[in-house]
Amino acid sequence: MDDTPPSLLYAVKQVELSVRAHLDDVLRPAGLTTPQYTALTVLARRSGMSSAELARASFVTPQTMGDLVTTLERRGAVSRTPDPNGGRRKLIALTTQGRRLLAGVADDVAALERRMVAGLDETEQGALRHFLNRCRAALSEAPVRA
Amino acid sequence: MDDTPPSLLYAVKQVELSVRAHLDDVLRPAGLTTPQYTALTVLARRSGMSSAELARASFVTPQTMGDLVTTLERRGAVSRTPDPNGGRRKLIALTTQGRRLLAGVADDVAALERRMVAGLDETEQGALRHFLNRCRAALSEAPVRA
DNA sequence: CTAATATCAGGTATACTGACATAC
DNA sequence: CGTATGTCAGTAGACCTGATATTA
Repeated sequence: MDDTPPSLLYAVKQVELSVRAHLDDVLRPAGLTTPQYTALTVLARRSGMSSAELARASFVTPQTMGDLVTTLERRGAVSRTPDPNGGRRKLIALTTQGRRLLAGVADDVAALERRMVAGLDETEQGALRHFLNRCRAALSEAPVRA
Repeated sequence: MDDTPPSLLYAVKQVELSVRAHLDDVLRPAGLTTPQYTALTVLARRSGMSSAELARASFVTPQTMGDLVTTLERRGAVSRTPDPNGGRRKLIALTTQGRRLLAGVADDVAALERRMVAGLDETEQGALRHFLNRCRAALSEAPVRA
């Protein structure tokens, strides 16, 4: 009944679906969606990215990211300032309010991660992280999106 | 530059974002979205599920799944038939056309998976699958979505 | 009455294509 | 000129809450 080849793609997708649902629940009270949260965490690491860079990092079109950033800007979580080096680029940065938003959900997100890996010891967690990083690298190498 | 605690949640999300983008590219020419494809693969394993069951398996509301099934039905990929045991349930099944759709993308999806795990040997692939399954199980156990 | 299911109405955020202006 | 960026317009699909009907 279940002799379908147990696809790794499917396993990743199932974990992701579950993570996504839980993350949505954690983020909703804070008024954040998962893509918005993702963009904020990326900005927390590297402030001053352009919308186009952010779009490439998130595998979406510049238009989609533009809309998302506009939403976050209206909410006061990020600011857009013209690139001091000139050009059309606008550099996006977390505001104090944005940092507060991230801090407000940090505990719940950490708890979610702890629950996800509850069944794995430290060595296994390290291995999982390693495997996932290699998968991500492999997918970046030979782009389908030619 | 990158001293943020390397979150496993983040690692899963990054792989998923990349998988999703590649999968969208593979599926788009066939006129399928990723959620639609997922539903079809679930039905390929277990035909005759109700929309509500499908929704639970995919972590979405019955309404959302209902819309998705309606779209697939209009496209001729699935059929809805009243439960022969009576009741309001409608059993959803893949049609020949639906099976053809799945078969049409199977090669490309398999190629995508091969590329994703290209950097892992068989033992590592097995471990990754094992870890992912345990993560999924752990997330199902203690529902946030009380 | 209750619980599960299906469905209608509506709303928002995601994401796309296409087009266009701006700046190097 | 050509390329990257930002943005406007329109569309489709994914997702939600709330309300309603049906049926065991």
